[in-house]
Amino acid sequence: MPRSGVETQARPDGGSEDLPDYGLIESFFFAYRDFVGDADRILLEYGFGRAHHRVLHFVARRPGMTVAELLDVLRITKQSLNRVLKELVGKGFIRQEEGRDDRRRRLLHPTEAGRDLAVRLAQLQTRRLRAALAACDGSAGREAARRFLLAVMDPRGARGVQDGARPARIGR
Amino acid sequence: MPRSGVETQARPDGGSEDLPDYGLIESFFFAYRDFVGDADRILLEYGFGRAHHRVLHFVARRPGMTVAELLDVLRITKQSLNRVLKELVGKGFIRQEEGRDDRRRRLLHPTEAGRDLAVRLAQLQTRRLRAALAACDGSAGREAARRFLLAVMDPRGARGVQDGARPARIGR
DNA sequence: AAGATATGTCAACAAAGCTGACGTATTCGA
DNA sequence: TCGAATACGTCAGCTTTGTTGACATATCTT
Repeated sequence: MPRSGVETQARPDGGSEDLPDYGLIESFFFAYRDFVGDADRILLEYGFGRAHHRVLHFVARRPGMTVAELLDVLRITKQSLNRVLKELVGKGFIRQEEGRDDRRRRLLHPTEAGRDLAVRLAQLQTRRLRAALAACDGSAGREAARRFLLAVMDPRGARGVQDGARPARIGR
Repeated sequence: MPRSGVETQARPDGGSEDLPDYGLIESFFFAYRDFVGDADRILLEYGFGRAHHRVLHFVARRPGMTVAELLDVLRITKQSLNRVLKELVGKGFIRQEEGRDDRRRRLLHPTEAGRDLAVRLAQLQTRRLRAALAACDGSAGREAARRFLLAVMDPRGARGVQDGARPARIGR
């Protein structure tokens, strides 16, 4: 089978439906790697990793989130979460508030420093993504790119993003 | 762009340029997670992880690749690569051929089983991506989505994908 | 023959995921 | 009111996949 390109193109007989689209797959892989790479460099300065970033991001995005909600969004175990959460609290980027109606809950909030870092990271990533959107053809193209990303996700998660990264079971 | 967080919306004074686009960031995160999740389930059956997938993918995509070229594409250390490469060779998914003009080189090729698995995984991911492209508005929208992904990547990597996932220093 | 290059390997470590078990505080429900 | 369920935290140990640093071997280049 001829490699390097031939099988990613439509054949004359029209049977290209189940031929893998290697270009698209690899674009997604490399794009995501560079996308997270931006933040990685900043996080190094703080002694944090990607796991810290994800936790900080969602807490900053939706202050007052509980631990259970965060676990739902991240889909990791509480042990994994606790390791990084403890560090974020210890270094003063997140604070835990006792739930008012249910005192078992810990409402997670970013501190000032936490919000600053989260915003800084989000701006960095936004800059790259917006620059990429500019490569799309007009506002229709930009909207297409946004719809594409939403459509790649499983439907359950897609609802969450549109509703502000809220876990499905909470967002109803 | 009705997001759901005050800080993601354009302000009346028009200063929305450096406000983070949380929706876009999270779409990318969740989309990538679900995208790789498809393959993870299959890989489990073989006792392989994501690292094996990446190696197998690029070897299947460009048979005859050398170890150095693979390292260039993946951007990991030879020790990390060797661990998974050894397993892929041991289980009969990749074979190593001695370079003809330079016998120090190991030309990596997928075996029949390797090619089958690589294609199966690529088809699974292609199915999801193509379904997502269908959510874009027409062929112009689909092209916009493709351009978006290429534009998110660092330019160096983008050249590689267009040239068949070839590392920059080889593809010239 | 000397030095550079391509690859492989040993050892040790780190990040971030996992399972299983167990403890404590709090709330809920019969 | 009391026992079960829930929310959270923690201890211990394991896995995958990345990292450094050191060193060995074969081969090519000069």
